[in-house]
Amino acid sequence: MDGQEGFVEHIASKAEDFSQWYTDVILKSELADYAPVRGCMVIRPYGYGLWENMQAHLDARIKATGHRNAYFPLFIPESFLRREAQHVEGFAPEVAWVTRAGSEDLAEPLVVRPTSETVIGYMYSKWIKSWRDLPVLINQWANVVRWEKTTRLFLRTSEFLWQEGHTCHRTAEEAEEETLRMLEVYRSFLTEDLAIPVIAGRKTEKEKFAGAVRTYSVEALMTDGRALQAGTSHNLGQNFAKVFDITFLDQDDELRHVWQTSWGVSTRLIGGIIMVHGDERGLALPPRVAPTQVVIVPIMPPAARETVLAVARDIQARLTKVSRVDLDAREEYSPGWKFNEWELKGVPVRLEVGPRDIKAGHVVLVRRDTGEKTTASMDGLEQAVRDLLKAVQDGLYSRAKRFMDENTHRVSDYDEFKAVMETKRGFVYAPWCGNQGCEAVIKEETGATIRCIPLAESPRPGACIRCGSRSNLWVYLAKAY
RNA sequence: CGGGGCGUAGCGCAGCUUGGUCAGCGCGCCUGCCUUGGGCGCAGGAGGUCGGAGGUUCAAAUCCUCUCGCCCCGACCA
Repeated sequence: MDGQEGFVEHIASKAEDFSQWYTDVILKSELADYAPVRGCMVIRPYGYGLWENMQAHLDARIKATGHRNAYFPLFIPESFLRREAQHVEGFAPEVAWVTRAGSEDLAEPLVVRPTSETVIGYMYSKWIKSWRDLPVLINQWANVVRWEKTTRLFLRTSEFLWQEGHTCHRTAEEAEEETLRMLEVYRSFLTEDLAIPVIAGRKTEKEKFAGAVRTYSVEALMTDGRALQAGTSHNLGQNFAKVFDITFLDQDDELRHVWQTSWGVSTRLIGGIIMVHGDERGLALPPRVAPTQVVIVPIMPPAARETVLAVARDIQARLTKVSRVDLDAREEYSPGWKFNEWELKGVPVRLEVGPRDIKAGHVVLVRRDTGEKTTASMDGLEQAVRDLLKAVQDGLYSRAKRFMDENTHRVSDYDEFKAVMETKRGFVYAPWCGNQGCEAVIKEETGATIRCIPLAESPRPGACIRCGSRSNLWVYLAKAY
């Protein structure tokens, strides 16, 4: 088996059948499996370990910006959901209900939370009395349920895990600052920890969260050319404050409604990691969040078995101090089998050690992103591994960034735009007149939606890609998940 | 919710058109031996009410009806 083709015969080709490849990778790498309930999945230990590492990094960033964690209940009274008109309209179609307990019908039906603005708003109205109580900066890690019509592992499941932050502020300006602050937290988390480059921007009226005044998002580009909304941050204004009567007595003795935000990212990000970094051989996990960062594969001919194992265990002990390291000493699998297995699982660095290496006083290091093999001296191995993990993290980011840049198209007219969406897809960066009619027609005719109005760009005159009207508004468009 | 595809051993499948030695194959799994630098080899072995319920028939994995579930592509959403 020395040809490229034979390496990963157990998963579909990414180039030929992206969707099947995506599903195969998840199942075969043991990130997750289908549950007996329609649309639900089991996050297996390998996938959950990945999620825990993602949580740890993001949680630290959330706490570093002054927030604390709490936990609110799974069940929400039906009446709560109905109080905010846009909110109920947005979520009602996908809400799961509890109407009975044991053999008794409930006096008031409960919904299983699709998001927690309402129940948290209710609690905030009890807790907040004075301007001195503000801001309230609370986050929760939880599960939510949205009964989607069709589902996909990690990207869209009936139940998913996420964090949702819910804050209250004294002024509109503070709320807007908070909304943008958390968008930046997501941007840096995605780029620095997950090695996923993103476009940060504002959603259009049509695409914003049900009940928000303004929604911001970070948008990532998958390697099949479709965009993924990777995180959202909403400025809720006083919409929920008014219906839940969240008021405070201000310094000037005036009773005022608070200004709120909410923001979240979910296990959907795992789907993003797979589709941004994965390749024909399977997963490629960013070292910062990989459950296993280094796997040691000992080469153990019977005669050298004890010697090699002793060295491998010693290396494992040393590397444990600088990384998450596993030793794969299973005897029922050949080294070649293990190489493929760990590549499928996306482990960033593989360390091979056998009789030849021991004699030479070095080990073989192989990086997952490029497949590049190097040798590293036994002396200073810790530093070499640390450097290599950093290099893989950076390598994954640069590769993804280059892909996003190369697949962000400037088009000169509407026909070219349509052609791009039909062939290579990717982002299209173009002026838009701001008219919802144009937005709808674009979606109808090209399948692309306005992903966001970027924050970073400075406006300059252009002609709307659809109608030709003069506009300073440049937007990113793409087919989205 | 529209269009398409599919449910036969843990996984992937053949068999169905033309009912009757069709309960079969590959992988995986178990036992033993052997091997180990890119998915080793040999020998033996375990495992399936053919998604479910009705119906037709002397006889149903195969034909008919209903039903449950899954995947893909769209529309909707994180």
